Amino acid sequence: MPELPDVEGFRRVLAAHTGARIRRVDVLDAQMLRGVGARGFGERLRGKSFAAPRRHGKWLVGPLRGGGAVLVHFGMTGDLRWTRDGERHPHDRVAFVLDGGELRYRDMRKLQGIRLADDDAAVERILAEVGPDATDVGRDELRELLDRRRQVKPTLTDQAVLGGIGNLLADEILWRARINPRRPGNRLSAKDVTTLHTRLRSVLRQAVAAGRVPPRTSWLTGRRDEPSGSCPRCVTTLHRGRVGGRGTVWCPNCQPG
DNA sequence: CGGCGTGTTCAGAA
DNA sequence: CTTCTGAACACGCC
Repeated sequence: MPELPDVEGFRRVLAAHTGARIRRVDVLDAQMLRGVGARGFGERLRGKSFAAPRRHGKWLVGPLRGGGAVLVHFGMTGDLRWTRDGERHPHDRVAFVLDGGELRYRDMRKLQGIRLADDDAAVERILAEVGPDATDVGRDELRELLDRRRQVKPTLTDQAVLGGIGNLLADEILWRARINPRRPGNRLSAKDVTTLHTRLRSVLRQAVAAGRVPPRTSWLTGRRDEPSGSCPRCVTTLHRGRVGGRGTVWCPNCQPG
């Protein structure tokens, strides 16, 4: 689930509960806390409240009133939900018990986790490893980021280069821009980069509004699970292969090599 | 049993 | 130095 739009959705969930007192934190799986123990984490948060959250790339930052912040990464299967009651799910790993209900961090695969930053400088140190957020990047900046021999898709999904784009979004954006995912970035024309930038912004804008990658059949992503899916634009059978080590879908007609 | 996956990191090879 | 590949992490579903 979690790419930039999904994390933006989680940010809104957290934003709806800023200011609520944190009664306690139930750490159901201490393995999900990175670089901090369950006891220290709970003591640091108890009695505090979250201030307005922000997002950078796939990181969700929940600042604590009075200093410090909780940084959440959702890996491939993470989720953050608000609930007032109901039994916890087996994959709920951490529950922030607030006045009035709780925020549950759920994650099946446990590939990433939650970090605790003691101050703003610590937050910046973590975020500094991520490139500019994909929603902020300008066309000229994008051209510079792509100006290397590396294939365009792995560059787009490299978080150190650009923050927020994952495997599905990259395929969607490249399909809309009619660019083959294997083309080296430095062989894209100026026009290609302009189109790529336009499509990138449009896909992100729509997905962020939905809080997810919309499962629509007019999107390439909507055809992904069909065994022999066809291009929503030209009805050619989609190609599937590996690019940058990741499963990749593209239209051989719209996105010629 | 083998393979795959909306993520990231690391070692080692080319 | 840049780029790429495979393995690892962990869990559920074919």
